[in-house]
Formats: sequence, C-alpha cells, structure tokens
Amino acid sequence: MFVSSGLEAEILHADLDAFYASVEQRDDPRLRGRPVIVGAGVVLACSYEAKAYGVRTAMNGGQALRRCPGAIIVQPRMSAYSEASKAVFKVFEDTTPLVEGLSIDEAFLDVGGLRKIAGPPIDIARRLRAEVLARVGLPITVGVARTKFLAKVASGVAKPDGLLVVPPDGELEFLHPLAVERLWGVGEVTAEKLRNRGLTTVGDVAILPEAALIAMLGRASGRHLHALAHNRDPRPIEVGKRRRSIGSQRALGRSPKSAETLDAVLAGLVDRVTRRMRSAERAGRTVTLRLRFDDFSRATRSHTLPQATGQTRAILITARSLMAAARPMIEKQGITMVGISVGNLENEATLQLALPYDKAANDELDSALDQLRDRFGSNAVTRGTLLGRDQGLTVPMLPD
DNA sequence: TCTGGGGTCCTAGGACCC
DNA sequence: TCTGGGGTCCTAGGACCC
Repeated sequence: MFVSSGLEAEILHADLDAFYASVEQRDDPRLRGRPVIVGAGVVLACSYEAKAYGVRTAMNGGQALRRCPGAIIVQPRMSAYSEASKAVFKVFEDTTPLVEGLSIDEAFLDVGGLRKIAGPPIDIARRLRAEVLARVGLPITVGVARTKFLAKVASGVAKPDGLLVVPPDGELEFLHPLAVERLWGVGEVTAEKLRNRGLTTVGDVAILPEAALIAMLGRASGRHLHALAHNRDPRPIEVGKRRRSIGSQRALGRSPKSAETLDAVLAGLVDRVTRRMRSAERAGRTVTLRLRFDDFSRATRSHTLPQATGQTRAILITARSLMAAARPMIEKQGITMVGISVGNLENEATLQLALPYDKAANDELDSALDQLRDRFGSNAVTRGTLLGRDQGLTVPMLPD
C-alpha cells in the first residue's frame, strides 16, 4: 500500500451531482434543464433546477410540488442507477487502485503515488471529471485536499459540477469560516446543540477545548468534532471495505394492518434480504426488526443466532418471533413501517481452499461438504456461507 | 399528504467469564 | 469464602449520512 506523504493535497473526494436525477436527465433529453424529482411519495433525488425552488431530498412529495409546481416527477429506476454507478467506479479504478467507495455515488481516491506517471492531483482531478462525463455522461464534483475529511468538505463546497483544491497551507483559512453543518457527522441535533451555545462556524468550535465539546456532545462526537475543527484526520484510504449489514424495509401507510398482512410483508422483506445475502455470498447472525409508529417513534428488536446463516427459513423464524414479541407495542400504536436487517455478517472466508476449478477438485470439495453436513447438520453448510464460528472454520464454496 | 430506503457508528446497561 | 477488576458479547436506542 502506498503511504501518502501527508504534506500534499493528494486525496480526491469524487461525488456525482444529484445522482439519480442526473441519470434521468442523461437518458431523457426532454428532462434536461428542467426541474426533475425522482420518487413519488417522497423525494429520493432532485435536479439542481428543482433545488433552486427549495425542493430537498427526503421531502414529502406534496410539499415538493407546492414549492415547485412545474417539476417533472420520475419513477426511480434503481437498476439504471446501479449500472451508472458501476461505470463511474470503473473510471475511478482506471485512475488509481486506491479507491474507497462511500456510497452508490461517491468515493475517495488516493492519487499520491501517481505524480510521476499522471501528474499533480489537480490534473488528475480535471481528467477524472472529463472522463466521467465522456464515458458515463454524468456531471461529477471533485474536492482535493490532504485529508479525506477536508476533501469531502471541499467537494461539498464546490458542488455542482465543480473542482476545488484546498492547498495544504490554506486549510484553516478555508475551514474556519464554514458553517458547522459542513462538518461530516454534524447533523440537525448536533448543530442545534452548538447553536444554543452561540457556535455557528467551524472556527467557533475550534476555539473550544476538547473537554468542553465532550461534555456537550459525548465522548466520541466531542473528540471527533474537536479533531475535525483542527483539521486532524489521519485516516488512510481503505480499499475493499465490506458491508456490515444487509436490510430492507417498507412503509405501510397509516391505515390499520392485520396480523396476516404484517406477516406477509415480513416474509417478503426476509425473502428480499436473504436473496441479496446469498447473491453477495454472505451470512449473518443478528436479525433486527425495525418498526416505526404513527407518532414517528421507532423501536428495534434484535436477536443473535449462534451461527451465521443466509437461509430464508431460519431468518424468517427469527423475524416472526421478534414480531410476536413486539405485538403489544404494535397493538398500542399504529404501525407505519416495518424493516428487517441482518448484521454481524461473517467476513470473507478465513480458510481459503486453494482448489483449482476442475472436476476432481469440485468432487473433492463436494464430498468434504457432505461430511461437514453429516457432522453439523445440513443447514450448517450452504452455498457461499460458512459454519458457525464454534467450529472455528469457514468454508468458501467454489462457483458452480 | 408529516416522511423513503439503504446504511454506519456510538452509548449504555446487563449477562457472563476469568 | 468473599470481593473486585477487566474483558467480551448482546440488546436497544439514537444520531447521522446519502
């Protein structure tokens, strides 16, 4: 792994602009230059033309239309977005192997080791923006700085369709006048707490001792905020991060729901989640039921299994018993959302069976698996998953 | 027409073990 | 026999992000 010098601005934060809406405008010329809202009940994404009218992500659809009556509503096309994301990440990976994906539409890139072959970071960033536009047809904003945190702040300031480099000798000058909300990890609640004490800019926060921030916000948040306000962020780019949970949820509307309806929804969610787990070849141990009620209060109930599984049946049984335990709450308050997620996902196999892809090897593996099934039960061994860690052994499957 | 769906990380108390 | 310190895991809730 390259170790960046830490003295130069060589981390890029690349962030697609109004991602879903931009894909829609790319694919339908009639939408270009017009206010576009993706999502019907609620705004999943909106074009900058719609943002100009005050439309925001997560806003209720009716409210959005009142603010921007001329907006065009588009149904989301998740597969198109996922395809566009893959194409953009391909451009990232053609730029540098050191790519850390943050979400479907943003990533950090470490270009520190590329100066000799690809030029200074600003040139790389310019080319990256041009490449994404040429190859995928989407606008992207890039922030360049010495740290991940600052690069992300820079791209946020440069949006939309921009490029901003924060030079190492101008970091605090750039950072301190910004509103605290610009800091990664400062949301509504934290911003309000800070505002109540008259702290509105990053510079205001930087004056406070760490202990004061910890007293105000708790240990982790206090430390985090203190470090960021002083521009301390030593985290390196992490390549190949894995997801820690997989989940699915569904809004139910406000009308009362029978137990049968709820069970059907639950089964559908479990099926969706376990399919995704199996196709990702992962298994998990902790099943969490998430509920939301009429008054927007929430509750979670979870249970941890002794062994990781990706099987629909095992997870559905667990989900049902969590739901049964939550029954009294559900009867007291109307339920408006139900979700299931599976966490404690087992990592990549700890024991790699270095077998070549030939018939003899596959047969050998099959018979080894049969023996394991005999020993631990047929449910203990499934494709792409693993044995419980009690056995201290995980078994990766070969592709069919 | 007061609300989506996908995630991450932190905290705090209790159980349990050594 | 009594007590304590330290560590891990589980559960529930909350803040935050895109």
